[in-house]
Amino acid sequence: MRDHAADARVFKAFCDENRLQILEMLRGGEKCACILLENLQISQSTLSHHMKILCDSGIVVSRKEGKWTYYSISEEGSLMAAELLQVLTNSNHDMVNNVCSCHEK
Amino acid sequence: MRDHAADARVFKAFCDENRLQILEMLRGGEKCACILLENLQISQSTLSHHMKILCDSGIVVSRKEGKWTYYSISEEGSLMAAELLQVLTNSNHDMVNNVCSCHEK
DNA sequence: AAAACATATTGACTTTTTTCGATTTGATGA
DNA sequence: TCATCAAATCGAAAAAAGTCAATATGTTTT
Repeated sequence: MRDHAADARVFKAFCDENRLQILEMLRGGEKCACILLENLQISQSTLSHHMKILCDSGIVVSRKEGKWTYYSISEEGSLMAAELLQVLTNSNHDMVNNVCSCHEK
Repeated sequence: MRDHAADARVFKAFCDENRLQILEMLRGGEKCACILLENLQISQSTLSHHMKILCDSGIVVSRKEGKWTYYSISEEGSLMAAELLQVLTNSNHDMVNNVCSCHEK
C-alpha cells in the first residue's frame, strides 16, 4: 500500500511555475538564495516558501555556509522521483482481469 | 525555453491523493468511470473533474463506448512524463560556472 | 417518443496554496 | 557589543484547486 500524501509531495515540486523556474536555474549548478531571488519576480519570503517545498520533495538539497544557503538539485532525490513515477504509471499487464468487465454482454 | 505551464500540467496528475488512488486502480488495467466511482468516496462530478485533469496531463487516456467511458494509463504519456522529469532534474555538469560564485573571497 | 442511464458542465462553497509585509532568528563584521 | 545582512517564520489577504448538488448532454432501451 502506498502513502499517497508522501507520493504527492514529491511531484508538488513540479506543479508550480515559479518552482519550475527555480529548478531551471539550479540545472546550471548550485545557487545561493540571493541569486535565485535576483532572477525571480517574487518576495524573499515567497522564495523561502518555495525552497521549503522543493527540499521537502527531496528534489532539491540545501547547504548552509555562514549566513548563506546554497541550493542544488539532488541526484538521489531525482532518481527516487523517476523510480516513483515508474511505479505510479506502470500498469501491470500480467494481471488477470486487466480489462474492466463491468458491462460485458 | 520550456513552457512551464505545460510542464506543470503533466505533474498535476500526481499531486492529489484522489488522483493517485485512481491511478492505483488503473494500474490494474482499463476501468470505466462507474467502477472508479464505486471505489472512491467522492461525488460523480468530482470524479469527472479529476478524470479531466488526468487526461489533460496525458497520463490517462479515455475511450468512449456507448454511454460508458473507459479510462486507462497511457504508456506514451507515461514515457513522455518520465522523459520530462529527466530533463527537469538533469543538472548540466558540463556547464561552465556550474557553482555559484556570488560570495567568493 | 419517452424514460432511463452515464458522464460532463455549471455555479456556489470550502479548503489549500501562493503571496506579501513585518518580524524573528542566526551569523558576520565593525 | 551593536549594527548589518541572509534566510526563516508568522499572520493576513488573494488566488487556485477541490468539492458537491443541480442541471445539461448524449446514448441506449422500452
